[in-house]
Formats: sequence, C-alpha cells, structure tokens
Amino acid sequence: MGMRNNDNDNNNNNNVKNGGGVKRKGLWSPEEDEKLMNYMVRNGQGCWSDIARNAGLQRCGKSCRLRWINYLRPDLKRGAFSPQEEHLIIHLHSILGNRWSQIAARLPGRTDNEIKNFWNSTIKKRLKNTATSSSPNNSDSSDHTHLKANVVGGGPVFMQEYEAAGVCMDSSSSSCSSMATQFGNPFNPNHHLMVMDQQHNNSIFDLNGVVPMFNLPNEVGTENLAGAMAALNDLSVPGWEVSNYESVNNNNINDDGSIKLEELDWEGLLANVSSLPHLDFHLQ
DNA sequence: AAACAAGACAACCGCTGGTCC
DNA sequence: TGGACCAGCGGTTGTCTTGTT
Repeated sequence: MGMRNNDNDNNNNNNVKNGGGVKRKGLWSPEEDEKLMNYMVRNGQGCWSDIARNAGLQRCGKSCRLRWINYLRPDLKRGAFSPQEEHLIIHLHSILGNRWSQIAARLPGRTDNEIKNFWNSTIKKRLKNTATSSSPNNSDSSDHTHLKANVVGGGPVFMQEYEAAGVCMDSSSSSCSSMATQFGNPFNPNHHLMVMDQQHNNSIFDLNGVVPMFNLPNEVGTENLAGAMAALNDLSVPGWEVSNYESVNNNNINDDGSIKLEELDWEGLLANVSSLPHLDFHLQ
C-alpha cells in the first residue's frame, strides 16, 4: 500500500456532539497529529481526556489514545511484517487465540490493531487456502478447538524451527544442564513454559510452543526428576520456567515413548498451568 | 480511461474490568 | 455498595489504494 492522503479537512462532517463540545471523528489530519505528538513529547502520558483537552484537540480521549498507540508512538516499527514476525504471530495465535494485545506484547514495536489487521487480511486467508488445499476438514484456528487443531497441523513446522535454533532433540547426547543452556528461545516471547510430565518421566515439552522438546537423558530417572526440575529452574534461563504436568498417561504415549499430541487433554493441561502465577493467558 | 472489486489499513464502537469516591 | 470515570480490548466498519476488467 502506498502513502495515504491523511488530510481530513474534507471530512468536516465527521463531527459529533460529545459532552461539552463538538468532537471530531474520522481520519486524523497532520495538524492534529502534530498537536498530539508535541503534547505527548512535552508532557508524557496521562489521563487521555485531559490530554485531548490540553493539547487543543477536538477529539475524545479515546481517539487520542488510539492514535498515539497505533500510529504516533515513537517506538513503533514501520513497514511490512518480516517472515519471522509472521511465524511468531501464527505461533502465538495458535496458543493465545484472538488475544491481540497479548500477541502484540511479544512483538516489540507492533500494535494489537496492526497484528489483528494483518491476521484478518493476510494470514487468515493464507491459512485458509493452505487448509483447503491440504485437508478439507481443517477448521479455522480461531475456533474453540484451535489448540488441538494447531498442534496436529503445526507441530512439525515448529519442530523444525526449534531444531534450526539449535535446540537439542537427542535424548542420548546431552546432560541436563547442557540441554537447558541450549534452550535459545527462537521466538523470544516473554514467557515460555517448559513442562515435564511425571508419569511419562522422560518427556519435556514446551507448552507455549505446544510441541515436545526432547526426552530427558537416561541419568535423570523418576527419582531424580524433582532434582532435575530444580536444577533447570536454578539455571534461570530468561523467559523460561519449569513446571509439572501429571495428566499424561499411558493412553497418550506412543510405542516409541513419544507423546501423542492429538490425544493430550490440552484444555486440562492449560487449565492446569494457567493457574500458575507466571502465565498471563487463560483458556477461552 | 472508467468502473468495479479486492485488499490494506485506520478508526470507531461497545463492552469489560479496575479504581476511586 | 454502587455509581462514575477511565483504560484497554476485540470486533466491526469506513476509507483509501491498487489491481483487474
């Protein structure tokens, strides 16, 4: 898309009575932008209705807030989404659903509105096309079953990404601590929850990535699990936390010992872990 | 060149939750 | 306790640009 003519002087009929005076609506003019920008730079953030008044704008506070957050803020990143950002959006949406603000919080310089628009106009369409070309039964990821659908559909993709990021998938080659130090977080969200299940004690998986990460090395047996978890927590890998998950059972373990993702009780799992204080999302 | 359709993005609307009095 | 006010969120609509016929 090219530059837009933001001159709103032609839209003078976009005014509404609001409280004490007439409030402008519609697109912002460059003059209005300048007023708001100057005010914010000089005075910083405060009560938005006061800002609207004190900056000499005929706008409601809500409109000013939106304009600042979505357009004028100096830390905004401009331009198209990079492939990495696109991947991250898809990834986070598979976990968080339409919680645009939470997704935006993990993409520095991007706004919830921007991501929402990008999703609705581009990604949704692309995924739809992919789904119809691969499987007619794939549903929209925003529906209630998005967790399971995306685990099954998206798992291998994310596995490849983790491998590319240097995450060790080999249960025989790493000690507990070396595994943890290789956790490089390819997406850099604020929180990643690494879950170990205790019944199937050789597995670790990244809940936010909804993929199994790798198996524990042989030297970490059931009796040492608590110690291993403590050790991993002590490593304090930024953005990663370790928790238990106990409801994996024999019904959802493959013959080769890996977890059957499609059989997992994802809602139960998320309900379980969403009660933890460090998580900021809940199941819909 | 004009008309129309589709895409992209900005902004609004209605609702919710938090805070204060 | 409840009402007023405010910030923030997600859905939706409106507007402009670009592509196609």
